[in-house]
Amino acid sequence: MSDDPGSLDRTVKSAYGSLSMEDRRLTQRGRERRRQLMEFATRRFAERGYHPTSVAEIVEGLGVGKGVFYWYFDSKEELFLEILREAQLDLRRAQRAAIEDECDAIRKIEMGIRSSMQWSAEHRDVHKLFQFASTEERFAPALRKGGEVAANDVITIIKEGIAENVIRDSDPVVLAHAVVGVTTYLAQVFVHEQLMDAMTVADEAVAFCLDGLLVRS
Amino acid sequence: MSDDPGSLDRTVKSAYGSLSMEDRRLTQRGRERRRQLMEFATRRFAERGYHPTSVAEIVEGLGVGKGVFYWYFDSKEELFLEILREAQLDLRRAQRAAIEDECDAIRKIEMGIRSSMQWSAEHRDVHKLFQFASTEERFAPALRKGGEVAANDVITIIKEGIAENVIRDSDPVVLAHAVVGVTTYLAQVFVHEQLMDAMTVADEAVAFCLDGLLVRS
Amino acid sequence: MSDDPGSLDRTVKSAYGSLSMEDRRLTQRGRERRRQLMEFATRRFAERGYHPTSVAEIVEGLGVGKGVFYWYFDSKEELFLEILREAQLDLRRAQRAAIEDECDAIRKIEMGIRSSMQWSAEHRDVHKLFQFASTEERFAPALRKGGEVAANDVITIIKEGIAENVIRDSDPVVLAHAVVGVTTYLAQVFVHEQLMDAMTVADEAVAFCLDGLLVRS
Amino acid sequence: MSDDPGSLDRTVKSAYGSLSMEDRRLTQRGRERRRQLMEFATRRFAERGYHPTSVAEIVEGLGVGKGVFYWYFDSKEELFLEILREAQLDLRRAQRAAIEDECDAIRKIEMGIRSSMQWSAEHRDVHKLFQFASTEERFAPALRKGGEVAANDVITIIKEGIAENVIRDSDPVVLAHAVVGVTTYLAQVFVHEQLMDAMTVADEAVAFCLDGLLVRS
DNA sequence: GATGAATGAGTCTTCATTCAT
DNA sequence: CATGAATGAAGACTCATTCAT
Repeated sequence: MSDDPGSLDRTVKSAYGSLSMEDRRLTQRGRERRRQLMEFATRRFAERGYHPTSVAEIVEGLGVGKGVFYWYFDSKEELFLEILREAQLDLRRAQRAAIEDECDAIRKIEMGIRSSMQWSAEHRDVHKLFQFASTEERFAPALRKGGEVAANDVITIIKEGIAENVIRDSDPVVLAHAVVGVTTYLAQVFVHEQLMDAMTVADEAVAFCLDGLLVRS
Repeated sequence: MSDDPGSLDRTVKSAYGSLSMEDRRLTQRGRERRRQLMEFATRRFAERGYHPTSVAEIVEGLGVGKGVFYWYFDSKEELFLEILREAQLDLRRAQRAAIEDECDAIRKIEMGIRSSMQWSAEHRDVHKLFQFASTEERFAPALRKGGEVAANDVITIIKEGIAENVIRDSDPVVLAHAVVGVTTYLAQVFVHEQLMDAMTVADEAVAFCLDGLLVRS
Repeated sequence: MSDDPGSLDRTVKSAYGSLSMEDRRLTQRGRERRRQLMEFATRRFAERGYHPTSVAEIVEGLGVGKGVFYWYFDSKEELFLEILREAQLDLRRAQRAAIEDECDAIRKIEMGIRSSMQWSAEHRDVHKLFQFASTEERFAPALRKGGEVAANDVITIIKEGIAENVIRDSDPVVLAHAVVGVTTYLAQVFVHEQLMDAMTVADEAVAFCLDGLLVRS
Repeated sequence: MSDDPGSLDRTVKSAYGSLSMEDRRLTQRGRERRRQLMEFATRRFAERGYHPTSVAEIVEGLGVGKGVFYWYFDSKEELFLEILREAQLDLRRAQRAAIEDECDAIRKIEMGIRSSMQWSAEHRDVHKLFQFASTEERFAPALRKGGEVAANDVITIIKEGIAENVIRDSDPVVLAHAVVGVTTYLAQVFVHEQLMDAMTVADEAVAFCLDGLLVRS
């Protein structure tokens, strides 16, 4: 809460019980442990599912005691949300970086698709987590928040394209989601299943989004 | 459970001589009960998730005892698989029916998209179940089987289109999945969230799949 | 909740999850089990303390599975509150019964003290539970409610006595608590530790409350 | 822990050669820390109960690390016993001091009651701890020891009073506990709940113990 | 002396499944 | 067929205590 160094924060704890995660200052070693836990858990959650993966399994996988888990995370649920948040943030960052230098709407969309595909290939596990999260009451909201922000970026670009008369004049919201749908789905089928490399799939996705199925007359 | 290899476990279970599910002949009333259970479970699984929904919750929701559940299904897992199977079968049936009368490849795709969208709107809950199923080891295989069959249908049509030179000459497998991706995703976003009616979204999906984003010159 | 027989109660469950205890209709056998659990738990809680007594210990003591406990009680905490409630109710009932036939204030007090002592002797365990309950945030409120009602009864009698000029004209609230204090404490020391029989201690308590220490001149 | 009889376990614990608590010589600062811990723990134990108060909560409340706690106390249990011992000692000291100058038995009792009440008011928290301690196997013995000594003092005085024929000739042990019961209970109800000041309650307690309820003829 | 990190036995609780009636 | 009751393995989480630095 308070970023004011030297504050009385620690002595004026009103609530009972132990420090919640936000307050905890971690050492270098601590941050590494936390990262290890998140990465290992991400892998396991993706491989076996969130529920079938027990906390015991996670700590055993790292060869540490059960308490370690709860030193770094308030609960299994909180860990999952943390993974979700971080992944969304990272994806967003990658996309923005890919787009910022382009000024042409079409080019922006192309680069957006390509960077998504690239990111997907580098974070195979995460896709499954997103997918799962959307199926459970507790996690879906955390997803929506991030999802909407991402969609809005695309919508803006599509609107630019329509204004410049390079994109068909159709509902930009639907078009945006169509683009996201193609990208996500192809990434899932081809990249995650490792049937094609990300670049090739990206080429196809771009072509499909721009031209559709029909041959250009 | 049974360590006795080759035992008659499933067919001769107890003094009742209870039969395995497949063999069981249900009365009219029995079939209704079974249906009720499946429908209620589908709803709950979709709303709250598979794991958070307990068998107790399902039987209480119907105001019956636990025994009823295990009379009709071998396990919670089996119930879920049953729902999955039935839904895939039904979707497939709907799509085939929509396509069979068309002879033009483009029309077939169009009608496939429209019927998918329609079916999605009428089975909102099921989509969540598919999504969840794909994230868990135990259920993913059941999905893949059905999924591949469905994709193959589309692939065949696309190949026809390419042969007839009305569809771009690109990898038909990728094109097929792109179409499925758009349809699925738009259904999920707009139809399930009830933001648009199925017909309108179908129109957009068809347009996007055929023409892409760009204005036709 | 609804005492209306034939209501739709069971089919209109809005909340998820299983039935809470209040709704559950128990069979004869069920009620016996519940009673067994409460009695055994009372004994153990009194002997070893609430916290040191685990749910596992309770069910093992009865030779039943862990699930049984949670079939009859929502939680260990709820069980304890239930014991508290029931004991308070029972004590109250005993006292009222002892008093109702007397019309003289002094006699009422005497009989109240005697019945308390008697009840204490018959429910040795419960006193420890009351004592413990008063030391913990979660349980103290449940105690206060019952405690105040009991005190009020005594206060009323004392007021009568003062009005009739047989009791010293002093703050009736304090006098009432003094009487309760003597009774409770003597019961605890002599009756619970089994140093004297309840009747003898009751005689002494009555004498002390009426006459105090000093010799009557 | 150590099955080695007669081992040097307690005095030669580790490479540090750490000493058992009793042997430890504390610096001035050390004694203050120890006192802080005891006072803070007393408050928390009284507010929330012994078990619900964790060691973590105590050290966090003081803004220090866990190691500090175990530097000053062997265990949480030992801390609690220490608090108990100290409080009993202090109470006893106060009572003896109040009584020593009086030579009249009745006056001694009066002053004993008054000093008890006074001490109770100044140590509100401690009463809850005594109460809790008596409900748990591990702590009850520590209480009894002190309790008996205190009761014996009163018994002696009562016997004097009886010999001098100013106190009713009844079982002095019971009379003594009756006096203690009134005092303790009134302190608990009125002083700890802060409904009256200690002096007023003491007046009432003295009157009740000497004269009882009845009007003196 | 002090700290953050780690330990792991032990606790409460859930829930799929089975069974006697 | 149906129910209430029972089972018990498994899971999330707590917390007194210890240890390396």
